[in-house]
Amino acid sequence: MNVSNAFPLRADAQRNLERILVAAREAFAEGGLDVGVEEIARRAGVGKATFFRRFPTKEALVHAVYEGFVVEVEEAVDRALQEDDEPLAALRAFLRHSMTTQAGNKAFFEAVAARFVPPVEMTDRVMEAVARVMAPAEAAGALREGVEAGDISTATKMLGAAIRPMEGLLLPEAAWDRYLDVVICGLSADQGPLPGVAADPCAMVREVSAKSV
Amino acid sequence: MNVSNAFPLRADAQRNLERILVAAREAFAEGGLDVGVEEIARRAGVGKATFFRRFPTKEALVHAVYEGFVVEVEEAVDRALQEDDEPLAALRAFLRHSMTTQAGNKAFFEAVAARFVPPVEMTDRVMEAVARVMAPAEAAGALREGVEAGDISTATKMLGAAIRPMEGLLLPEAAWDRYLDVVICGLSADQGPLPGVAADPCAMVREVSAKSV
DNA sequence: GCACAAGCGGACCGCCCGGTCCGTCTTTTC
DNA sequence: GAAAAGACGGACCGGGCGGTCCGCTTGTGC
Repeated sequence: MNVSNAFPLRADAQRNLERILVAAREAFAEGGLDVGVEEIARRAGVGKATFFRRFPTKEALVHAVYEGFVVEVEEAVDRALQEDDEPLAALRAFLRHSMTTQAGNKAFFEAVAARFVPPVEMTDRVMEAVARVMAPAEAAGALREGVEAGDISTATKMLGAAIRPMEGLLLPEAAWDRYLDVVICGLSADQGPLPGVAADPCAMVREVSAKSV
Repeated sequence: MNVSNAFPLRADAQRNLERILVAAREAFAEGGLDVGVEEIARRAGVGKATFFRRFPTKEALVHAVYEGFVVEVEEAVDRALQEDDEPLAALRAFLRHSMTTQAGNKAFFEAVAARFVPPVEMTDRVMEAVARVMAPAEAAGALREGVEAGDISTATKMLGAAIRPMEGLLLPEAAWDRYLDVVICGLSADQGPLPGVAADPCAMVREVSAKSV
């Protein structure tokens, strides 16, 4: 996790910044988005003030961590696209990856779920990645008519909800494929066209961002 | 919303108790589970101390409100079971109802989702109701082999996640049927047997309750 | 109608957490 | 190697929230 700024930091400051990001990711992974700043600083072996010198606010840190998630999503898509034994393979692999990440990283789960509004460019990047990963299935006609990128994004949220049934609990891995299968079946071509309209996460994020200004 | 206790309250106290429950439900519905106690008392036209005289802790209030939800789930099941034009009708109607409630009631959404561990008897009652509502479909062989009550409960959570894509946002109703359809299709018989093992919410709740003692 | 238990509410407490201040220490640069 | 710019961290602040206290009010039973 290396970070480059326009104005170069002093060597020790740069080192501390990186340690803070690593510590934050770990702490968030275990305790979710509302782990305290003090706890994160402590884990990084750093004072709270040092934290706030690097990040104007806790929210800024959350955004930085979230950006890391976005990069991972993009990488997961690249990896998933190498699977091609059957039309839905890449999509399935991607959704499976998303479940694993949500299972092992409470912060990612909460970000994907309902407790965080990501910045617009991040949503755009995610949607673009999702569009890429569903493309093979779409081209092969393996998806229901009308399935859009937003629906796949929604599917990741649904699967996250499925494996975290309640506070402090995680479904055993043996059960995951069950719900993955339900969703994949529900999205595949033999079900006929999808009814209703698709969710458009990008538009929604834009709307919320506009409202909060 | 009427409440009976073993030791009868004075008339004014009883009235205030009921006003608190109504206010709490409203406040929770709008603002979710972490609306402050003070706000709830204010809405009920009551002092904070009066609140704590009735409920030992905020958590007790949440439980009381949650119990109301359970009753509504049971009623929804009764209503859904009257639909019978096709084997899946009752199940579909129930899931649709659950979406509506989660959409209009942030507290219910958060309770169904990941922020609250309900008491054991409540989970039992919900699972029993869910088992009833899936029975017609099961009897007609309309469900995939291996679908259990826990899976239907999980389905409600998934649908909740689908319609609340992120903090402060709600999918327009026109989009709901889309995801309801995905889940129903994924659960219906023509997909072959369900892989993996079912989630067992009751066992999980018991486990968590035991751990927290 | 009176006495008293029961109920009431606003002020208060303690805790937690995000964010700031300031005296001290480290890196850099010449 | 010295001075200055930059970084450091512990102490501190303020606000919010769950929960309690206590002096006053009100419903109730005789």
